[in-house]
Amino acid sequence: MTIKEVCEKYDITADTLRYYERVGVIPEVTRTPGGIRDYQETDIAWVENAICFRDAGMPVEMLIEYVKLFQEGDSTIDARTNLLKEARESILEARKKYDIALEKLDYKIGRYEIAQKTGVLTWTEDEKDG
Amino acid sequence: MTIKEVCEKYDITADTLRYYERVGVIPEVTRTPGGIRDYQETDIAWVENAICFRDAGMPVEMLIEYVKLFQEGDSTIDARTNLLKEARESILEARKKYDIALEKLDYKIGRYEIAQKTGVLTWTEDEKDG
DNA sequence: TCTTGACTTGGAGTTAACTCCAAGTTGTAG
DNA sequence: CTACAACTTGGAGTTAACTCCAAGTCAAGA
Repeated sequence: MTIKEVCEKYDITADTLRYYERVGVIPEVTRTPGGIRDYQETDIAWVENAICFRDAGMPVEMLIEYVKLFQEGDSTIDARTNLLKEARESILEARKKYDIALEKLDYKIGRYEIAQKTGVLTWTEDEKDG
Repeated sequence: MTIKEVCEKYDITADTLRYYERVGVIPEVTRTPGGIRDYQETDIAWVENAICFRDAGMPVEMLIEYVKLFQEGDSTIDARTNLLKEARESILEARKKYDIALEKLDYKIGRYEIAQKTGVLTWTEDEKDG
């Protein structure tokens, strides 16, 4: 699979893919004899994981660390497990914040919709802001 | 409430609070006759909202837009409602991505924990990466 | 009143994560 | 064999969101 095909498949730029490889977010990609990237299934699996974890706000640094440990072999399984658990906690915490924001948003939207219908904005004592 | 007290209450730096005010993420804060910030309940409510929505990944630009609309008065209620709904959609989408990453993480952690117990890492055909 | 520490401003600097560029190479269609 | 698009690299530039700094002002305690 060429870099272009991977770009299109995952809606990501070629620059980002090359950047991920350069800094170690994914291991080095398989090449043709001429030196052009030819993504194999394994390469693609790494790309998919990288995108997935980046989408969840996991820092690039953490992904680099994981790949590094992976390449050091089975002796780093404990370290990798810890890293993943740490990532899990961060993501859970972030998600909790998303839920809180959603609650606040839903409340505000509800109040605005009433205002739109009645033409009057109603406020309680402790919400003098918008 | 002084800027320091607000910092401590919300675990945020004074620089960030001043930055939020400068760029318009929150409206101008109440001052003492000497020009020093003296946060009132309303100011604090804005700070709280800003932190909450930033924590959910809402871009500073969007918060600025909201404050601007708010300050233009009731004629912008529709625009504000739309903005909030847009924010809601983005947050929901981001949250979905967090859930996908969590699933993947849980699966990987589970597999690593088995490896730790048995000393053997088991792989299925389509997961040759770590 | 003096000192000391917290506050003020405008502007410059930093960080993470890309994103773009120039100059050169590869590979395919005619 | 020749175009020509798509690929390669190292390195520089950009963006969002802070973060720091210098030089000056304010205010509470001795």
